[in-house]
Amino acid sequence: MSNDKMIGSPNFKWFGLAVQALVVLSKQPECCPSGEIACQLHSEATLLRRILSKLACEGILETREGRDGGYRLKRAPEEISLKDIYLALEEKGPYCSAMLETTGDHAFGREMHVSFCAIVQEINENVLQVLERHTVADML
Amino acid sequence: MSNDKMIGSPNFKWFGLAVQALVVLSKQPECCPSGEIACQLHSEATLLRRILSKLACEGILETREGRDGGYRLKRAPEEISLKDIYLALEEKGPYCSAMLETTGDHAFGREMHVSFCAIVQEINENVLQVLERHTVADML
DNA sequence: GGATCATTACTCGGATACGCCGTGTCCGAGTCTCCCGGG
DNA sequence: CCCGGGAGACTCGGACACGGCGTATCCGAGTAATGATCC
Repeated sequence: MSNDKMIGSPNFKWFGLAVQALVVLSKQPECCPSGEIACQLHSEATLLRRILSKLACEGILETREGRDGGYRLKRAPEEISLKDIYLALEEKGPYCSAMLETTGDHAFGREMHVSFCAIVQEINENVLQVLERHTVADML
Repeated sequence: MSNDKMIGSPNFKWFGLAVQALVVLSKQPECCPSGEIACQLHSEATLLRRILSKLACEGILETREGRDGGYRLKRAPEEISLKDIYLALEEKGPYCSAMLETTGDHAFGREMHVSFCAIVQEINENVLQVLERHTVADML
């Protein structure tokens, strides 16, 4: 069995929290600390920091430390599609990459892997197309 | 935090193993025990039994106990689409239902939940359309 | 020879225990703000 | 009054520990094939 599962990109939970956090931020143009976002989302501040940190690395929002610091959107809500959020959070393949790791390293498994790659790519493209049609502004 | 995560429908790993198991079965019309399938897939017999048990409940394959028992396809490989396999394995919502469970039970969370439901449904429909176009016979 | 029955071997399904990942809690490093003193 | 410096407080990011789910191992219940026995 492969030991490398999905590390760092747990699942869709992060995506849901990220979208909600961005909606909160889009309603509040000032800097908003993670604690306040967590309070509005009934979640944990550290978990949100982990998620928003990745979004900051991708240039979706920016960090501001120190007193009265927090997170702030770097672009207008209309310019942030769910696809951007999704791609910013993913690390190891699309999301159904777990399917690809079920194939062994023998002849039959190799053959299956090829077929699976095509299907995973097809699914991923469709998902991205759907996510691209929705922006954070649509959530308000 | 919600305690009910995804119980019984781990992730896409089961889907990948199920597809491979069905491909193995489609190449061998006779009854095939779980141990042999596991050997060919380099997986565990009990895990496959769990997966195939669900497929049997949905009428995709049939069980045969006793000596020389095992699993056997109930339909032709051309008549088994990946959508059927996917639907047979899912229990709690599509797969990205984890996204829906991130919304709290307050006003804002309720509002987000509505938006999320629409997106999840849209994604799910697209995924099912893709899976419907592929059958087990295409994997050979 | 054919049918019946007990034995046997092999299967699936469920219950239990371990391991890993995700999550929650805590702490340090950094920095922006505020206030005070000096010019 | 304006400017500079220091203290303060608040923030993010990383390290550590706990809990839950997934997986692996084991066992019992059930059944179909097999062989012997009897008619």
